[in-house]
Amino acid sequence: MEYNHRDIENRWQQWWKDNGTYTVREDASRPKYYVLDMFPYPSGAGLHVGHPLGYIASDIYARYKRLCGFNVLHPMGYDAYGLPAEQYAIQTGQHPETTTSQNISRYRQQLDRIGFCYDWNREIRTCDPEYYRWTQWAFIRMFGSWYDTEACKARPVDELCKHLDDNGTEGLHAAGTKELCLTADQWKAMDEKQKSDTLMNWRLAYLGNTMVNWCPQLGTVLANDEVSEGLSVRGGYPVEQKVMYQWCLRVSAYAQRLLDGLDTLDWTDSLKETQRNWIGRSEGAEMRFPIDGSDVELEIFTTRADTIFGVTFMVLAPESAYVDMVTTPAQREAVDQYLAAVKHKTERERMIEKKVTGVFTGSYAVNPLTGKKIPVWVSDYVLAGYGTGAIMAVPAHDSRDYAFARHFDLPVIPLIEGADVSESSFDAKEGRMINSCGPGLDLNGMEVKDAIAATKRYIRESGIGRVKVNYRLRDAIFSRQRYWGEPFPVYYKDGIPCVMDESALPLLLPEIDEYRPTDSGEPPLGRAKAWHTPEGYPLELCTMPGFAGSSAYYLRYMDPHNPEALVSHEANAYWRSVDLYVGGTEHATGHLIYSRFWNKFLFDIGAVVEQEPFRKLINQGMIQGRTSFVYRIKDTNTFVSYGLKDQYDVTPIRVDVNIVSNDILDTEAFRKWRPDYATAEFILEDGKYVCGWAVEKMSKSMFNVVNPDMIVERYGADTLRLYEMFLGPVEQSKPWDTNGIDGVNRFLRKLWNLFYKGGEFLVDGSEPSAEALKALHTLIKKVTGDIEQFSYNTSVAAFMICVNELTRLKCRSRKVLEPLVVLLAPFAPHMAEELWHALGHDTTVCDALWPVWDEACLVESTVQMAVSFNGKARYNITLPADATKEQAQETALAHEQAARWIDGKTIRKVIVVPGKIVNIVVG
RNA sequence: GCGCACGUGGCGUAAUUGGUAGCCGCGCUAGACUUAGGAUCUAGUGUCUAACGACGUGGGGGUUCGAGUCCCUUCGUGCGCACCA
Repeated sequence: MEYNHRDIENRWQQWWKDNGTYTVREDASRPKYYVLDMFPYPSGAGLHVGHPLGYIASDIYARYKRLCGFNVLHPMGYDAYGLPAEQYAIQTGQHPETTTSQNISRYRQQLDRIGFCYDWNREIRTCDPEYYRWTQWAFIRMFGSWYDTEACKARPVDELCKHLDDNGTEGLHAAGTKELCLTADQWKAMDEKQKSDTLMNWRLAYLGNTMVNWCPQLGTVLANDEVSEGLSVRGGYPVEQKVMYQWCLRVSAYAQRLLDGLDTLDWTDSLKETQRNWIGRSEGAEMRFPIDGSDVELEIFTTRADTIFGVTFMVLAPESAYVDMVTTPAQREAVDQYLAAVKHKTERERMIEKKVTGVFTGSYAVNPLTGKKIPVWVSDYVLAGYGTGAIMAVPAHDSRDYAFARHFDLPVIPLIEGADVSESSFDAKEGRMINSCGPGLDLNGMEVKDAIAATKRYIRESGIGRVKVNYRLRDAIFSRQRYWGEPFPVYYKDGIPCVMDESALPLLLPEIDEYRPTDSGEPPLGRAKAWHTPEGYPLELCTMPGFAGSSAYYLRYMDPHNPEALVSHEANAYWRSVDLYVGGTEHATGHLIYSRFWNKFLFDIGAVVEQEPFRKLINQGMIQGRTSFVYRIKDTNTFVSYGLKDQYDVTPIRVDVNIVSNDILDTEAFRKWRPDYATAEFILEDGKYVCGWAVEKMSKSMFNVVNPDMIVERYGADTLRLYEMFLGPVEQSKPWDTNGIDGVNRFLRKLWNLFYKGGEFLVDGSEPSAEALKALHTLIKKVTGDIEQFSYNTSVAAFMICVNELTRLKCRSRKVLEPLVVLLAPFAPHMAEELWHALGHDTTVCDALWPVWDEACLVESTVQMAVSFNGKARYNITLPADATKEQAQETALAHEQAARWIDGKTIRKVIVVPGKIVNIVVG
C-alpha cells in the first residue's frame, strides 16, 4: 500500500469527529494544561500559510502534553468584530454578520483540514450575544469601580460615594483623571448630574474629554496602539488629534501592577521590554512655579529636578489649560495665531517637520529657588498628554530645550563642570554640579546622582512640589463610532450616563439599513429604530473597540456555555490561567496589555483566581509573502520581462502569486486575471516572462497570499505540519517558499515504508538490534527535549536521521516502531493514527503514553574506562567500543601531557574525542 | 536618539551551551534503475589546492590550553519606543 494522504487524512479527521477524540472535560484526577492560540480575525482572504505556523506549534505541544498525561484544554474561536467586515458592509450593503459567518465557515474548513486537536464544543465568537454579554458585563463592573491606590485594587463606587459622604476627598487615595479637592458638604450639595460628572473622575470605565486619535477616513477614534507614525494601523489613513467626549478605561491606574507582573511571567525579554517601554515608568518630581503678578501657579513634571538652577524659560503644550490663564492681552493675538497654526497640523506633519516653533505668552514665572523671573512660552514640542503638559526648560542639559533656546535666543546656563554647551546640550546624568546654589539648597560640587536625591529631599521638605512617578501608559479610549462591535450597555437618563442592570444583558446589536454614519454625523447606531430603553431613555450610539472582545476570551473557553457567569468559579479554579499562549508579537502593546489589565480587574472583583492571564508566551514569527511583480511600459498595455525592464520606462505592478510559478508568469492566466489585461502584450526572455519579486507582508492587497489548501491537497496535512516546523525556529520570521517541502514529504513516505512494503504490513515481534534501539532512544531523548523548548525544526531533523537509520538497518521490530508512532503523533497525527491502528490498537494514539528513553541503550555501544592521574584525580573517559588498546594508551599519555598545564588545579571534566584528546577542563 | 534581538556554505538552518563548525533538508554534480517522473536508489558537495595541506562563523581586538558561543570595539540587518521633560 502506498502512502495515500488524502484517504488517510479524511478518514481520521472524520473518526476523531465521530469519536469526540478532542472533547475535554474538567478532571480533578489529572493535572491540567491550557494551550491557547491567539484567535484569528476571519478575514475574507481566508487562512493563509502564515496562520498555521503558530497553530501547528501549539497543536504539537498540546498533543505532546496529552501524551504525557495532562488534561489539555486547547480551544479555538474567532475575533469576529472588526473593521474590514464593516467596510465591506458599507460598500455592498451586506450585513457584516453574514460576511463574518461566511468567512468563519471558510476558516473552519481550512483549519479542519490541517488536523488540529481543538475541542470545537468550546468555540466562541466575539460577536455572539452569549459571548459579548460578558464583555458588556465587565464594562458595567468597571463603570461601577474605582481604583484604590493605597490598597492597590479596584473597589465598588458605592464605597467611594460613602467616603465622599463622610469625608469628601480627605484621605481618599483614588486613581483619578484630575486631583480633586472636595469637602463632604460640597459633595453632598451636588445635584445628581454634578455627582455623576464628578464620579467620572474616578470610575474605571468613564466618560471623559480626552485628546483622541481621530481618523476622518474611518470616521472613528483609535487607541494609541491602533496608530503608528500618525497613520491608522488598519488602512494607513492619517490620524489627527482632537478632544472628544469618549468612554475610556482607566488602564493607567494599573500601570504599576502591569509593570510588576511582568517579572512573574515566562515571556521573552524583548516582549517584556516592549511592554515596559510602553508603560514608560519614570520617577521625577512635580513642582509649582508661581506666575509673577498673578495667582496662577504652573505645575510641571521633571525627572531632572537637580537642574532647577538652570531653568531659563518655561514651556506649555498648546493644548494646556494654562495657556489661556497666563497669556497677556498684548500677546493674545500672537498666541491665538500660533495655536491655530498648530491645530491645523496633523500629528504626522508635526513629526515630519520637526521645526522649532513657539510663541511667548507675555507672562513670567518665578523660579522657586532663585526667585528669578523667567519667561513662559508655548510650543508644540511639549505634549499635553504627558506629565502636566508644562515643563521647566533647562537648555544646557536637554537637547530639545537647547534647540528651542538657540532658535529664540534664550539664555543657556551650564550646571555641570566641564560641560561644553556651545554647540549642543549635555544630556548625560554625570559630572559635578556648578552654578547651583540658592537660598535653602546648595548642590555645587555634588555628583548628579546625589544632586537629584538632595533636590528631591528639598522639594519634599520645602513644599514647593512633590516626588512623583509618571507613566507613559494612557487610559484606553473605548468608544468607536462604528456599527460592527459590542453595544455599550449604557443609556442616558436626562443626560446622565447610566449602565443597564446586569440582568438585562445581553444588549443586542440592533439591525440598521445602512452602515454609514448618519447625515447629522452620528455613529451608525443613530440609524437604529427604537434604540432606547423601555422607559424611552436613549442608548449609547458608539460601540466597543476590537480589543474589548479579545480581552477575556481565554476565560470563556473554560466554561463556554455558562449562562450564569463569564466563567464558573469551579471551572476557573481548575483551569486557572493559560499555561502556553502562542501568537504574534504585534499584539505586545495592544491585546497583551488590555488582557492583562482586564484580568487584573476581574481578579480584583473576585471573578477570577489568577493575577496574570498568560503564564508562558511564545511569539511565532510572521510568514511573509513573496510578492511577484510585472513591469508595464508606461502608457501601454505591454509588459516587459524582468531582465529587460531597464531598457524601458516601466511601472512595477503586483501580480497574483498564484499565476506565477518559479518566477515565471503564466501569461494566459494573466490575461484572464483582470479585464484590463485581456489584451496585454509581452516582451519575453528566452520565451518566458520572468517576474521580479520582493518580500512583503502577506496580504490580500499585495496579491501574495498563499493558502494552505493547495499544499494540503498536494502533499497532505502531515507534510504541511512538518514542513512549517522544519522551516526554522517558530519564533523566526521568514518568507514563504516551498523549496524544501519535497524532502519532508519524502521523509514521511520513507517512514511509511518501514511499516509497509508492496501493500504488506511488515511489522513483526522480533527483538530489535542494539543499533536500532540506539536510534530510537536517541530520537526519544532528542524530541522530548526539543518539544519542551519549542525547537521543532531540530526535532523533525532528528526524525529524519532516525528513519534513515532504521531503513538502513531494515528494522521491522514492533518494539521500535510502536514508540516511534507515538513520537510522531504530535507532528503528523493522521499518519500516526493510521499506523497506530494498523499495529492493532483500537483506541486513539492520542491516549498512548509518551515513551521514555533508556540511557543504557545510548551508551551500550561504548565502553567506559577509568584513568587515574597522579593518584590525585580520577575521572571517566568514554571511548568507542572499537577503540584499540593503543588508542587508550595514547589517550592516557595525552592526559599526562595535558597535566603540565593544569599544575595543581582540580580536574573538573575531561573531554575525549574518539582517538585523540581534545582538552581538560580545570577549575 | 534610546532600548532589545541578531549576523554561520549557493539557500533554509544545526552545533551536547566554552570542547572535532556546518547535523538535517533543499539545490547542485556524477552514477544506477526505469513504459521518462514533480519517481526511487547510490556517491559527492564550506573555500583555496593536482595533492600534502592551509584557511574558514560580518570586520578588528581581547580572555582562554581551546571561542560560532564570553568581553571590548566597529559595521550591517530586523524589531520596539520616540519632542515622554
